[in-house]
Amino acid sequence: MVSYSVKELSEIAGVSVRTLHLYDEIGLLKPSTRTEARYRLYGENELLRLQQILFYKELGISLEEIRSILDDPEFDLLQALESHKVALSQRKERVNTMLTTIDKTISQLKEKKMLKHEELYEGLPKEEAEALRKEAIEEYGMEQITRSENHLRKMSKTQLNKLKEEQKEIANALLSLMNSDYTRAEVQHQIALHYGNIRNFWGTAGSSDKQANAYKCLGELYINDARFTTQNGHANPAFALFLSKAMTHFAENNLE
Amino acid sequence: MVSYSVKELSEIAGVSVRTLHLYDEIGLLKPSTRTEARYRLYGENELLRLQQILFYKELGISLEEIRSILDDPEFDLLQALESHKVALSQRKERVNTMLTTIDKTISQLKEKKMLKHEELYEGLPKEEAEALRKEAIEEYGMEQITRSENHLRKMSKTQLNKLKEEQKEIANALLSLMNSDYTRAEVQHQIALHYGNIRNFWGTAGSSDKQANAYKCLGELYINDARFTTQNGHANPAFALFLSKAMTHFAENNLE
DNA sequence: ATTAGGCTATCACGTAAGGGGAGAGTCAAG
DNA sequence: CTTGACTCTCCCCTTACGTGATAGCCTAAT
Repeated sequence: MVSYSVKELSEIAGVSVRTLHLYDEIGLLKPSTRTEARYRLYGENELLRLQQILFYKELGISLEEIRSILDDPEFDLLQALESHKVALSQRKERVNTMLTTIDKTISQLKEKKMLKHEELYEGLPKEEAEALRKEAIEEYGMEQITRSENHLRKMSKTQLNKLKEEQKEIANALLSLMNSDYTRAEVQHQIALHYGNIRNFWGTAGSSDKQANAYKCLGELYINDARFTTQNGHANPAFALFLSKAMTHFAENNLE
Repeated sequence: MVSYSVKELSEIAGVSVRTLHLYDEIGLLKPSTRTEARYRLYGENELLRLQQILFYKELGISLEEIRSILDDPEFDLLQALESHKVALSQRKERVNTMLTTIDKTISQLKEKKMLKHEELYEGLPKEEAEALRKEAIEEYGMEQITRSENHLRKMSKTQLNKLKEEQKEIANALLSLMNSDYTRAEVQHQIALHYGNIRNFWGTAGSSDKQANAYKCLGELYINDARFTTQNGHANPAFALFLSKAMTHFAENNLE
């Protein structure tokens, strides 16, 4: 009769000794015998059972459930696997939405940084502007830069300034409405103007569905962006929150 | 100045009171003031900060890291998000392999059960066989049944019996080799015969790559299947383990 | 016989993000 | 003045182990 000590078994199966101790403790894998000094001894059966345990663990099944699978003869393995599969699918969905959200956040962040670079270009001597541009290209990749630059180039300077002015006016109007309900018609009217402005800047690409979503994202972004959480130099997070809510409401009721 | 109690804030943000207690305790979100009786009071700033916390938590970022993001002005948000994205991609991979493994396991299980149904058909009066067949179709879906049935039909009864006989002989040969190294030429020769037999049963569909993989899976399956862990009525898990190892070794060295 | 080194045993604390509950204090309404 | 809702601080529980601490066991070399 061959038998393995804890260390031997742990090395064969590629798990830690602590793991075997734990499995013994919770009754998932008990040694076949103990020596006089209470040393654990495992036989072939235990090695095989451990293989099974590790197989189910690979599937992300909890130790508790593995024990049911292995010990309860009434246990419906097929159904357990099916329901575990459902749980896994949900986890997959979770991870996927997390990934798309993080992607959106990253590209928004990059665009913000790019806009700062763009602003730096203005009024600089040509060589310096070129140097900055190269730096930006290294950081974000070529396509993003050219896409954004083309867009900005299409707008004349005066157009751009007019846009900025309008944004400021809208922001002031909204600021004075800040303590009212964000679903109020006047608030939503200003938001509509704001949205129109943004669209002028974004261009008209993308389905209305995508635009609505982008606008909501922008609202969330405002919460995270210090430029919108301060007003006239002092912090005003409530305004950013108000703005974000109003924008989301607008997008959900007028754009989808 | 508006202010919220723990309960109010928890209901607005959709988190538990305990969560707010925890965030206070770890310094992630502290109340702006306390009443004389040490009741927590939160202001607009704290509400906004909570929104931010929940946003990052949605991305699966740890509370510790969120605190760095929000409090450390030196923190490189963009880089943190990028590296978190890498971690998320790995998790996605993990979940995906888990899903494919569980799918394979489920279909193997179904096939095993189907084979039992097939065996039940033999020698039964026609009506009963039909009833069982209907039951099986409900359980596994139409395509699987017909695919398997067509396959079985292609083989004559005598062919099938010959196959079974051969399998038994091979198993006996392997049983006597069980205490030698599973990489030994004689063992691997028997395994090659076994594989040939299996292929006769499976048909020749699928790339060699896929077949190699399927064969390895079958080896793993042997570990989990009581029919292979018993020999002549008494348990023999060591044989299943030996067989599985030998099959994997064969697949890896001769089929890939 | 002793001792050094390696193996083992049990106990117990720590992890992440809270859940749940105990016991005690606080507040507004009837 | 009491009731009920709310709040406070402790404290233990969860998963699947990692990481010690302390003590006992076993064997080969001195």
